[in-house]
Amino acid sequence: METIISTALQESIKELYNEDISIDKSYIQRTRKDIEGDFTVVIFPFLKIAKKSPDAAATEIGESLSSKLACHYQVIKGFINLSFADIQWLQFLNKNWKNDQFGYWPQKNRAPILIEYSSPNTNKPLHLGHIRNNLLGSSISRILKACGEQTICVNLVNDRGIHICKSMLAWQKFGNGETPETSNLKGDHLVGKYYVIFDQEYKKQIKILVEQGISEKEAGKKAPILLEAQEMLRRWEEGDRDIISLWKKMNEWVYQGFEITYQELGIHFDKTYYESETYLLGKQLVEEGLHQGAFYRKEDGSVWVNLNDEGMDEKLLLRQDGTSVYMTQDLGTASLRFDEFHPEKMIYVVGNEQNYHFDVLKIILSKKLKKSFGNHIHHLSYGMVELPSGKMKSREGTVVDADNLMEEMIVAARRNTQELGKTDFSNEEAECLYRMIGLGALKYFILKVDPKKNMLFNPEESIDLNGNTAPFIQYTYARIRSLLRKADKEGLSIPLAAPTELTIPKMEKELIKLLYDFPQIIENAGTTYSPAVIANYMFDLAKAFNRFYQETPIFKETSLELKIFRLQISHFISIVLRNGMALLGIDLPEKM
RNA sequence: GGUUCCGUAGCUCAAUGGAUAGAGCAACUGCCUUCUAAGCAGUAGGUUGAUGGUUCGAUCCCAUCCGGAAUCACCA
Repeated sequence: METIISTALQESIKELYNEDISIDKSYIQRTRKDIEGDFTVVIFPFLKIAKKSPDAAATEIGESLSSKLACHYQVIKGFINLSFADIQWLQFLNKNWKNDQFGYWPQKNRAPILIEYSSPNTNKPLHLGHIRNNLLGSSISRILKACGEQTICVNLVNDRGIHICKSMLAWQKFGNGETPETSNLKGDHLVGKYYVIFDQEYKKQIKILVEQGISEKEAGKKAPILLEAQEMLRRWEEGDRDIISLWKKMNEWVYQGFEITYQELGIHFDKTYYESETYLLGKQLVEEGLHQGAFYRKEDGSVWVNLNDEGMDEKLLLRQDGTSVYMTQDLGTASLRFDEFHPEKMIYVVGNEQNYHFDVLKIILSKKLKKSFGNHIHHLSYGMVELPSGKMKSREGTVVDADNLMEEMIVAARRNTQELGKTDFSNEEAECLYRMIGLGALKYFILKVDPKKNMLFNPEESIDLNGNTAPFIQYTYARIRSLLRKADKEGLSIPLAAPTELTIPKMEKELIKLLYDFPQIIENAGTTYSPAVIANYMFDLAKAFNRFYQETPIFKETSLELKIFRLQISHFISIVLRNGMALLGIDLPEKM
């Protein structure tokens, strides 16, 4: 409809003022809900052309538009509010109310969009920060699919390096052969436990050294256990068989643990890269850059790029011993992926602490190496998750563990449901419901915040299940499903004959208009990479339905036509709630 | 110190440069002889960090200042 209005507006301006203008999207918007009308045209931008007072111009344009579009208009303070006939809204309803795919756009014929997220280290379990990353990544990939894009989800597991060696060493020294089975710990938690033990031992040794009169900085470098870990890394790189096999064993434990967490969160990947397989990549690109003169070698043999002309510093690309750094690897993996998939875009879901890194990465690829795919990289930078107590610090034990958190949410859901006296479920149904509610609440709590922004995670609030939460929306859905079951019993099941002529009551009109927005909302969420757009819309829709539900008893309605009409809308809303929540990875219950 | 991001109700968050800045939580007042009260209706709560500028119009764009965060490693 917006496009129709837009075209009409363009014609009107041409006829009235003989000017060709391009219609900016912002000139046409939905009418505020406290004002009569469906769409609003802002006329201020045309005043210069019209050379008239706002009201005079608005009336003139409104008159012209209403005759073109067969709609009513009303001018208030320089805004033209257009109202379309009920029949047009009924047509929209009748065309779409049974469409299970409503809101999802048809498949575009384009190169895929590659999206990397999660990217964990293998020395400790996932925490709250990873949860935000994973939820954002998976949700955005679903949103892009709903926008008609083809997506490829990839994970880049950081399975090598000094951190995993620390866990390995501590396990060797203090583990007594402990395994996930013997300790009854999830593999990632077990490995994480030894990472902590390493750190404790390391600190102990530093303290001793300091007591012997060595400076703290020096002690930090010379603690024997650290030297041992470094030695272990060296041996890993040489391919030492014992080290490699220990490394494989412990990583395997971690993967089994991650798998459980991913499954619980509803995360999956089309492809997983391991850093142990990619960390040597990129050197070739650096050589290439050296040849082109884009990079330079210092006397000690290390390779650098000078980004002064971009307002940045010099950046190291190869160490003096010729080994690669993070940037080298990222240059390599970007190149690898581009060759592999020729994607339209490569999206990296990575925290905003790495903004600088990605700026540099893009500049090196596009400006220095003249690789076109440098411009295809998009760093989807999200804000940190903070706790009421401040920042999460793994060494201080203030991290919120992902597995524990999910479990607590489910427990809270159980407690809440039972307190409300909702016990009309089989055990199996009940457990399934608690999971749905607990995990839904968690996902929604995190996804409803604009990704760019830092967010505060208050455990008590996140467990709250009232107000702007997933359970509120789930509850709304369950209410509708209950309505529809009742309709079924009364012989009013789905292939209803839909009314084609009807005066639409105010509240129903509002609902239809909200439903009408859904495809645009998805598109908007896709272009801004923001699940929060979907979440906020879901809440608005659920709230509007609940108001309607509370004030409008459907089955007491004597007019069969109206009754059916309201059931249609309810059914339609249930579809939109389901399709929208699916994009957030949240399931909805039939009963709750 | 350089660069970047962020400051909106007591708290958590909304608001493609548009009309009277909105929700939820917390507080207070009502509504279950019931299509599910995890709900609905209402009250109260704001100099959108500050000051200038651009504009018909600024929470949004620009400048300066104040406050907070991130980053500036031969870490990842």
